[in-house]
Amino acid sequence: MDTRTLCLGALSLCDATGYDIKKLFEEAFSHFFSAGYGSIYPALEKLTEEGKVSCRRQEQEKRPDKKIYSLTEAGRAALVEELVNTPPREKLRSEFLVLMFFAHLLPPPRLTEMLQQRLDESRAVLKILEDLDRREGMPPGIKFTIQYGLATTKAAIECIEAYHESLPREVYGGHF
Amino acid sequence: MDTRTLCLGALSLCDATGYDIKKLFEEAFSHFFSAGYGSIYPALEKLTEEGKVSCRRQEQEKRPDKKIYSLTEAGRAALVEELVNTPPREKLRSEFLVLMFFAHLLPPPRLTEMLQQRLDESRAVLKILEDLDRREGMPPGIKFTIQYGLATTKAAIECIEAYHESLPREVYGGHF
DNA sequence: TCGCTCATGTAACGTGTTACATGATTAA
DNA sequence: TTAATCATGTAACACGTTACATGAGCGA
Repeated sequence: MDTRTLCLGALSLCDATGYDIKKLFEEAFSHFFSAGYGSIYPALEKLTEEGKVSCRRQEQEKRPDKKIYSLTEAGRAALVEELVNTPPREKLRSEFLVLMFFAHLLPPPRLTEMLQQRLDESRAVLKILEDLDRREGMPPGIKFTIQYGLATTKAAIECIEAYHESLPREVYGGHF
Repeated sequence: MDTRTLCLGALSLCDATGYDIKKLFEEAFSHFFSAGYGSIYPALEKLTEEGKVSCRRQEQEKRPDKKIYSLTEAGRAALVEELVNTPPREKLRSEFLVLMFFAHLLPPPRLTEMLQQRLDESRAVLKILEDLDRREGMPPGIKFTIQYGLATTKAAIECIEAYHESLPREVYGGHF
């Protein structure tokens, strides 16, 4: 599943510009998918060529023109087909865990710093998810992705905190 | 952080062949990193050129020759430097959650099947981790990666099971 | 006999990341 | 004045995935 499919998915929710889609990716999809402009804009162009999305140009004062994309019927069909044929995989790529795996090779202050950074980022993700969780009227599938994100992120945070508790304070300074 | 660094890491544990490294990736690293032969063998070759690993050939009867790689001092230094300079990121790529996000577009039987598949795979990961967890004498950093994997995987499984409980049984058949 | 394990590798392909380029508006 | 937001895009590069190629031994 690539950025193109995710763009179709985003447009199945509502019409949007490339810029809007990027923002959606950073909010609702942030904990399980990411893509930059470098893959979004080319994706939208290709989808337009293939007739899966249509594009209308909206002029703006004081701003560059917007290109607002809409899902076509062909696009919706392509999206559904892609979804039905995609196996429900999940792959984590964690530099953090690699670092922890080789923690014995790292200077202790670096280890502490690293744990703190990961904790900060995890808490930031948690915050985004908690905000999403407060919104109402979402389909159960979307709610599920939020619950799943909340549950796994909380588990991760607790795990890091527990590890911290186990670090000898007199060695590592104790401020965390 | 790429396959090359992970190969250095693997070789910091003990000498190994490309084949051995792949197996290590599938066991100890499976829940946070993956790589196929297509990236491991070229990585080892390049590391040899760079003097970060050395290679001795072991002839075998009845088997093709083995190439056993060892980390050099330069390689160990490169590994540590890479580790120290790598930010502790973590990125999930979940086709499963994408599918769930757009669950309202899927036929209900496909949804059920999908949940079952993910549950099976998560339980398989859990089993690997539980086996690892039984081993003794591991450095705390490695133990941590296992605990982290266990905690997040259990959270994910509980989440899927809870969602299943909420599905109306008369509609979805009730066997899960 | 079938499939798994051991063992190495190549080549094409697909995909994403990063840095660059542009530029006005607006809130702090 | 600084940084952020809005808004689009390109090009080079890095990287990983997949399929292919080879082949013997061994246990069920």
